[in-house]
Amino acid sequence: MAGTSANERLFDHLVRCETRIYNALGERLKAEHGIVASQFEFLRYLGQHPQSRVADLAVNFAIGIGATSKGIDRLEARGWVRRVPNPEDRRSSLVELTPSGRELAGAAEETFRAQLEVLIGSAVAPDRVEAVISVLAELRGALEERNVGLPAG
Amino acid sequence: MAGTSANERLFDHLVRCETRIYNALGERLKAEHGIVASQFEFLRYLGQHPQSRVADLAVNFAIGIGATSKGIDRLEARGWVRRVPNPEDRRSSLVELTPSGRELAGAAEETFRAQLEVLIGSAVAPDRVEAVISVLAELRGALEERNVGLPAG
DNA sequence: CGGAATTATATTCCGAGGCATGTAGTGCTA
DNA sequence: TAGCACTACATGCCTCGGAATATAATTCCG
Repeated sequence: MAGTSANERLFDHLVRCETRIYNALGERLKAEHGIVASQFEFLRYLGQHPQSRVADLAVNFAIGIGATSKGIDRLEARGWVRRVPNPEDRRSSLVELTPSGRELAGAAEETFRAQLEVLIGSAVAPDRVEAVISVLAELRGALEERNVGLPAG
Repeated sequence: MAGTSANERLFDHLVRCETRIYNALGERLKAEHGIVASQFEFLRYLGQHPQSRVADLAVNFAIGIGATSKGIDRLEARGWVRRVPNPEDRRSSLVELTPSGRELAGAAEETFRAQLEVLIGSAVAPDRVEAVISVLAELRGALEERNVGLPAG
């Protein structure tokens, strides 16, 4: 397109790459572990950040509190996470992986890495991957610092 | 994280940047034009690609045919697009902007550009934006060429 | 200490997309 | 050219996330 600015082209590529990668990842995770991509992301986050509150997950993923609460409900119903009372604030719970949740998270992580290698590693040279990481990390930091794009509820 | 590979870090930043930017853009478009981000994307695509079929939109956005069809229904109900019979294949229609759709697309495009400038332009230097565009364009090309991440329906 | 304001989360209702299915139109082939 | 496989799209049902609301707990002030 003639009048297409750099920002616009970045946006297009960003959204289209994200969509296709997220879809492809979801396919695999669904087929091999029976979970969707967003569930894997929850499990992975909880593996890396034990004792998170619902609000912590919501901010990290930039989704609403309600959606987060329901997402945890679904994982809890399947026995992969559990809410333990937060001793410091009885309004909230701390969410943690159960043993079976931890096991699932580990197995899914392998699928995740392998699939990413196929999707990204086989298409883009390592130094170019690093270049993108550097810029997107900067962009992400700016967005997070300014609380950009956090849903209302 | 210790064992976090480059691909994983790229994935994280990619998804988080996309989510927040898409959310923030949607807020603005909703407030100023009464449309959600995905509707803007449809309108914009149709402005740039007149006479598209439903399937063309579906592939471009990597969403299902059904979702695309329903999305066009909604735009058509609001009078912004119309389906015209495809003379070359009576199973399909060609979707095009109406005059009011074209007007809306233009106005929303301005909001879009201004918001992107705030979100991206004010946070990342132009040469770094270009660097990301270059790599993501390559990645996107590889994904599209291999038909990665296209939903079933 | 007793309420008002605030916070953290759960719940409800609605819009949007995925998948499965239905249907009309095409095209290949015997 | 009849028939069958295939394609493009529309539609129905289900799940998921957003926004608004409800509820319980905490904090702030007087």
